[in-house]
Amino acid sequence: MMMIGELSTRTGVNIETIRYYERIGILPTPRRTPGGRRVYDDGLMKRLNFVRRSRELGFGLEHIRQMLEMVDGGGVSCARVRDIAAGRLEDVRAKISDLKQMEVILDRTVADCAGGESPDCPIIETLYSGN
Amino acid sequence: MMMIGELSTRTGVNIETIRYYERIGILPTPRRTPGGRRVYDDGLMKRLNFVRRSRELGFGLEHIRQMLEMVDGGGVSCARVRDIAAGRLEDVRAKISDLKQMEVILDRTVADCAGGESPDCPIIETLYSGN
DNA sequence: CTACAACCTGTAGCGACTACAGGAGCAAGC
DNA sequence: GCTTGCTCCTGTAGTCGCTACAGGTTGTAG
Repeated sequence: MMMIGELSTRTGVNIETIRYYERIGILPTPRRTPGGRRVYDDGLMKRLNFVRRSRELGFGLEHIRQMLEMVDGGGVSCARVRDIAAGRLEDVRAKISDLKQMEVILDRTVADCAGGESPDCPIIETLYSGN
Repeated sequence: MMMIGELSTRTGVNIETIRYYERIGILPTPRRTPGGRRVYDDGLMKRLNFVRRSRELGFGLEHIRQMLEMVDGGGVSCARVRDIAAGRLEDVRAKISDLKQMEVILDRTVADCAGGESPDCPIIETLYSGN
């Protein structure tokens, strides 16, 4: 049993973000003290950790919502979950390949530059007149 | 001399985005036809291509704005431009390394999953109970 | 009894667009 | 001259995943 501040420090999720998750239905509405403060238990903390870890892996909240619905409904379709994760894996691989291309270009571009105060900057040149 | 639609197809930048760039001062306010339509020339198209290429490399609009200001002011400081690009290169490398870690975890997670209809999904298990 | 931290609600802002509503300009065909 | 249909116009609101604030309430310690 804890309040939102403790939940926040124990999960590393911002207080505002926890309330945001509640508002958009990722987290259930928790019980309240007579004074109106949110009270959380371990189950909810686990759920929030699930959300945090999924977010760290780059899952969008919609995908997280879908996975949580399966958990809540009891009918976890392993195949469906794997599809979501596999899709995310593809995204990550595509992103890595994109970024590697960027890295090459940026590296070359930066290397071209002597770094002086010359009015002919090869970086600007490349980006401006290139293609 | 062209109108916004042609500029859009020739640069691959969405019409709405072009108007957005104008609104936030990345592109200058263009001349208009008597009917009020925007008219663009080659210079502006080059500028927009610069913006597009920079965006593709992941530069934020603020950095692009700074580089354009140097171009406009005539006082292009090559060193400053290189700093911006080098910073971006660092970002890209950090992002690649993050994504590679994600890739490993996702790959392992997906591999663990048999893909059946089992109620014990190892992916959920990992994300939910892990750590 | 007062100070203060931690909480509450509700709303607005971020970046970089994107999508619409509701209207106007303009060329071609009838 | 009129209609059709395309492109364009302005202005506003929505997207994602938060984050930041204003202005108020609750709870506890000195």
